[in-house]
Amino acid sequence: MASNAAPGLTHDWPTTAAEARALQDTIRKDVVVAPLGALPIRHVAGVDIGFEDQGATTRAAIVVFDADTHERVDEALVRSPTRMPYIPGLLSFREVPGALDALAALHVTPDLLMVDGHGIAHPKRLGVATHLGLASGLPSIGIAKKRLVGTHATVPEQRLAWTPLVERDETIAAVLRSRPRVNPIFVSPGHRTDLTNALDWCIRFLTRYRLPETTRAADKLASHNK
DNA sequence: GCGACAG
DNA sequence: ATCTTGTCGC
Repeated sequence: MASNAAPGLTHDWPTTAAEARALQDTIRKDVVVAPLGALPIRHVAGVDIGFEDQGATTRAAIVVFDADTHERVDEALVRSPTRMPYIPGLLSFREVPGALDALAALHVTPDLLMVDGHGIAHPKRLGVATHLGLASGLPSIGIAKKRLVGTHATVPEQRLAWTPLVERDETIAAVLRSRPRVNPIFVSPGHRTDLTNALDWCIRFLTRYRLPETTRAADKLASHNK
């Protein structure tokens, strides 16, 4: 098992791009893309990570919802020192440590994480949502606003229409029209979920906006506390 | 060699 | 991501 498998254990977190890339090749084998199955999902969390002080401080926001009633049951906003610069493909090493701190500050541990950013729709199938799932041990899905890798057909304008995002003959995400006439979002499995689960849970929390309520709530919690 | 490049 | 004002549109 990877040495960073438990929340908060980020003492040996990589600080350089070379270390991070080496670690990616080790932990990518531990990623599980499979249906949630019969696992009871009672609490779903929206996770959003941002930065302050020109990147020196990481700000992680998490809002936990009741999966059935969508009632807001818990939240956490935690600031911590940033360990890595932003490097395309290595975003998780910049964001996951802060997210783990916020996860540890919750009173209600969520059963599913909905993370801002890609899950397996990543060059090494290790986007921030996948990495956070792996590091926390929790099932996760990724919801991103922009493409990182892969190609896809034009998505029909009808709400909830979607086309597969493909790379190397592999479907890695669904490009979903969450709102008519608005740029689609990229929904991908993170860890311990599959594409169907990811689409399913994302759609359950969609209302009239481009992003699901989980993501919007975490986003607001963070920005309202600047 | 020339772009592209989550947050 | 973040730095930033007004502005077009439902």
